[in-house]
Amino acid sequence: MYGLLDCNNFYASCERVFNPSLNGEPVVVLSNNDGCVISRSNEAKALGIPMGEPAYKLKELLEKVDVHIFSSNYVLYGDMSHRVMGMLTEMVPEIEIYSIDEAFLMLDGITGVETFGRKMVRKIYKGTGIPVSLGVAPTKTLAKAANRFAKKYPGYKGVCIIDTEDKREKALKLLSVGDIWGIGRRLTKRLNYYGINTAWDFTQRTKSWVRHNMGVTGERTWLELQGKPCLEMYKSLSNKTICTSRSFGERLTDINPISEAVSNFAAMCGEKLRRQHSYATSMLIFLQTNPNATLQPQYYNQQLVQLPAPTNDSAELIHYARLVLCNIYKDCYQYKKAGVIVQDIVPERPLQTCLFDNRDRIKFEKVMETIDNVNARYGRHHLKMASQGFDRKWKLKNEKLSPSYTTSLKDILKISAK
DNA sequence: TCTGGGGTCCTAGGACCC
DNA sequence: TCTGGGGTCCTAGGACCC
Repeated sequence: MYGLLDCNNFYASCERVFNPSLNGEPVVVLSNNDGCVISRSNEAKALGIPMGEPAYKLKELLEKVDVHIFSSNYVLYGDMSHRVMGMLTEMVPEIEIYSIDEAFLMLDGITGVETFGRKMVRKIYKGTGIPVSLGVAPTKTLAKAANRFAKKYPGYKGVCIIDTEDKREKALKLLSVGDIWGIGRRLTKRLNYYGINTAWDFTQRTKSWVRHNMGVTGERTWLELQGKPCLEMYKSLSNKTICTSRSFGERLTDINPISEAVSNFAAMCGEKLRRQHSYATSMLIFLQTNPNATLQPQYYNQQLVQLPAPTNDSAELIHYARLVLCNIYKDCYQYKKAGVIVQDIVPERPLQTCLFDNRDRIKFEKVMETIDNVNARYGRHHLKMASQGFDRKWKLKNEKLSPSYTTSLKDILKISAK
């Protein structure tokens, strides 16, 4: 049996852990740059605030109701996620971390799954302050569905199990196609056109029809819903690509601040690579105007560079990122966003080097190690490359950032006795 | 009139996920 | 005026090879 454990309203719940006065209140967390809504407490959902709503559209509502708004604090969420995943690892034989707030669990060999699940949900809440829900079923796709029910109906008390044919049929009949894991907006529209509205309707189609209309991925989903596992536990190796990109806080035309931003993105990719002990073989830089500003002249360009040898050296990544940026940059546009993607990622050792490479890689490895050590101790960006700059004209908006309660000594919660 | 068949690799784009 | 960021997988089509 597979389990899917998901943190409820994760970002909003993280904000509550260290600020209990938010309990019972509507809480909303905004995306980077304070752009749109990406997490809502149940109270905020009840007010009808949709997911993805642009922040400026909330203004009117905010004048009437007191909604607590936060900029996203990924340092806090990342640390809280780490705590939850750590507890899970100790409780089950195998876990696959699927996203910042979700993990698949291998539950084979565990007897009394329901009691076990309830205990797990209670334990995580007690240990981290984060409320979670668990879905259990013979396949991952069904476990996802079970998780939805666990969240939706309070009667389940956080744990829903699909372990008989009756329960499977009942669940599929209650699940609309669009809510199936792997069926997005486009496919939903197409399926609805064919009169398929529930997951049950979908499973009643023949395998060949599904294959023909939805390809191999659709076929896998179809089989999974029948209770035949096609998706296994995925051993969390390192990522295949790493991307660092941001929208700028203001429109940028001049190349200098953009170059500064791109240097920072490249350096951040380097940090992420070193943290997972791997090297990238190629790198892609992209630059774009604001696609939502339809009246403005639009421009998008990207370029791929093959690096002379696999690397995770920030200085080297910055060097090539800046070169490429000069190629794709054109003046006369108002830029909104840029990004650096490193790919073809290989493990740190054994390393295939290039015969004609004359960079002193041993030396730069030590430099990076030193920089990482200093920054671990004195804070991110304490020590950096000059090209990363100090202006941060490109920096994002996050006016409502909560403190880094768990990762910064100066932000640690103070409790005073009255 | 009439022009093959089989393969690889790469890239772009689409669709999905959180 | 104002709409995020970071991933995965699959497929079609072009370029190239013999």
